[in-house]
Amino acid sequence: MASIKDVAAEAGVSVATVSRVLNDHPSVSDDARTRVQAAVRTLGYRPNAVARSLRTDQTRTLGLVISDVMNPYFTELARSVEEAARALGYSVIIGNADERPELQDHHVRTLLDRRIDGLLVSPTDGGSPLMLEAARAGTPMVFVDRWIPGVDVPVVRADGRAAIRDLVAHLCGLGHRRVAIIAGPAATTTGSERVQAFREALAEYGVPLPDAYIGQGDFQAESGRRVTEGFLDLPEPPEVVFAADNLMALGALDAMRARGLRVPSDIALAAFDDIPWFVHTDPPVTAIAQPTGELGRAAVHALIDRIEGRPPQSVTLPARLVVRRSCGENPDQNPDQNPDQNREENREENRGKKQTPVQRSTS
Amino acid sequence: MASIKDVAAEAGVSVATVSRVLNDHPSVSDDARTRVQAAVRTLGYRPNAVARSLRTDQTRTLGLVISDVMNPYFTELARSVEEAARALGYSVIIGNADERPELQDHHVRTLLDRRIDGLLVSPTDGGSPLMLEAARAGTPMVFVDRWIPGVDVPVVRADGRAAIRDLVAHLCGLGHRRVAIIAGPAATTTGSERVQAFREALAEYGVPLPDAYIGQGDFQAESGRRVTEGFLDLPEPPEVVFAADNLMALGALDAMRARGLRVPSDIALAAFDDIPWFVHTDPPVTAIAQPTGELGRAAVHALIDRIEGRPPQSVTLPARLVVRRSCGENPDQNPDQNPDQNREENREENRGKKQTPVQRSTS
DNA sequence: CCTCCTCGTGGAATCGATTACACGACTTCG
DNA sequence: CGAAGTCGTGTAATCGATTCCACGAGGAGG
Repeated sequence: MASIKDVAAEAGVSVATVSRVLNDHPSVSDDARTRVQAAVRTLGYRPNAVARSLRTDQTRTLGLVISDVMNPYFTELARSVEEAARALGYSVIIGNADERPELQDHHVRTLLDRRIDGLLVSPTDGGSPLMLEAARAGTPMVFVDRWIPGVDVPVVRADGRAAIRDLVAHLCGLGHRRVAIIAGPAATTTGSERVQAFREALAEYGVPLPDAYIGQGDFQAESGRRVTEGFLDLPEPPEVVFAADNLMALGALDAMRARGLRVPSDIALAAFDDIPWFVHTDPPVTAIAQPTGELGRAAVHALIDRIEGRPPQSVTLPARLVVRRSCGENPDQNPDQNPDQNREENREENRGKKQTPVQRSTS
Repeated sequence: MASIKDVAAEAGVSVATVSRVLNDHPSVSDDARTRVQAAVRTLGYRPNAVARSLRTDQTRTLGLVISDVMNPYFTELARSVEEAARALGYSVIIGNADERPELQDHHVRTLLDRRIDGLLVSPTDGGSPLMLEAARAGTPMVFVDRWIPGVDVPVVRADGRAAIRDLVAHLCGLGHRRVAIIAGPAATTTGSERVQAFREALAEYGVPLPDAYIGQGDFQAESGRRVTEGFLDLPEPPEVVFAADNLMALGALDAMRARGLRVPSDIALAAFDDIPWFVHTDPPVTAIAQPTGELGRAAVHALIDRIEGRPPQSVTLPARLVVRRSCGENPDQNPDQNPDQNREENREENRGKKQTPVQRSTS
């Protein structure tokens, strides 16, 4: 591969001049500039980013460590992060932790070794020494979605409290009293917060949340299945299961189906995180939608502010309830109009560019 | 950040010795070794991968350029690629082309600038000059899923011919005669091959595939919706729609639902690419499953063989039909047992790490 | 006409590693 | 006892860029 020396030789100038042309430094004669450009073209020269990074001590690269790429929520987050970063001239390297702390550490270490300019993390656990140390050592860092309490790092996330309250109102309005939750790992903020918000909202309606109705999941489908089976084996099974993420909801649905239960008539289901497929599941699943694209963009901006020396800001955006049919039909609703219609449009608009006038069938 | 010089100073040796310890070169005294290790620990030293790459001219990094991360098929592919690469000591940088040739080019260029050791590509189009040039210039490269005819690069992919023939048999067995297909872009191999295989299989059953029943999609949900609406507006709409990927199937389902049609009684649906959600859609969707994990692993191995100087091999693995209910109930089926049950188990087993018999061809 | 800028340019140091080569201290053996 | 290895180590070149500094040519101003 041609190097800057070859270009310099071809153009009959020094490497310094070539470098100046490449970084369009003002003090280069027109003559030299054109000769260099011609040489670049004939040699098909491309600057070596590795060498450049070594010298300038910046890689124009962001690291993104997420808990699980296979989770559509994180996939979308990753996509929006990459998009926003690209618009600002940065690349993104994604590390998939698969909800495993040691894998998360592996990726953080690798990214740090590569001297990425900044790190976006959605921590799998309470924070490994490595990550804490990196934050303290001054690595530009921003938490997305989940965070680690007590660490001085900006956080970009959605607040689900209001939406969870709406969900509880919806459930209670439908007459449900025995509600259960499949929680995420207690070590994650989203894992514990969602349970707490749910419990508080239920308390407002005088509905208890007994320990037997709190199942411990790990944000993966399999745990949703396992926990749901536990619920169904209870002498008095719950009437509603609320899964703290979409994968555990998938697992819950599997478990219910395996028992031959009908949703929502036999048991109701709701999920945190909305995804396109929830429109088409049987039945369509009531879910809490996060403004994923916004979150990704805000996180990138916060991180790049930090990198470029501007004060970064934490951001909290509201999540919202999207009512579908998995918790039962709302009797108050005017039967003339499709109850889901409005909400659905809002949701789609929220999700991105694709406009989708989705209409519910009565199947 | 501490550099190798700092470590050398701390340990009272030269940088050469430190480097030798780091790369565990045999000729270092035990005394020096322990002193260096201690220094590394007290300074929290980590070698700078950028500097190392510049010197050794290898990054131990693979680039993966895929057509659309939001497509669960590619997400899973990306995941398995990263996993396999990590096991062999390589990192992966993912570039998402979003089915846009210019974005694909952007990523290929960026990855090449970073001097990745090899490139895994699922081309969005017929191949940009940039990519062709890179392949010709000797950049280690392997195509996954899709490929570019006439380019001398190993290909790792699934062959859907047999599964498509099984699908056609299934459809004809159910009495369907008017079948339509939502094709992918003709510029992609998967786009054109699937149509051709479908046409050929139908011909064996004496069923024609008129032009009006071939819709042009772009592998995105929106196009599936648009094409399906076109089909439904036909004076004689098809009885079956076969979508060439899972996202277009989602769009098709949207369109059918919007018209108030029942699946499969009013119209049947099948898809290429199986995903976990198809089990839970209404109705569960009959699909052709690719051995995604295997594909990712095989691709990484082929690429690393190429990088490390061993002869790389093209690999073709079989895809398989997973029958669910979206094309209608099979009348031959014994009504006592759930027809979906058995097949479902097969599918799950297929999706996991279990290895499928590999069929190889030399490219 | 001489001095002082400005401008374009090149030489060389530098970033943080790896590694060829040289060298001194020891061991081994004729 | 001297020649020939062997072993551990250090010096310095190198990878491909960026950038400080010096320098010569030419223009402006006194």
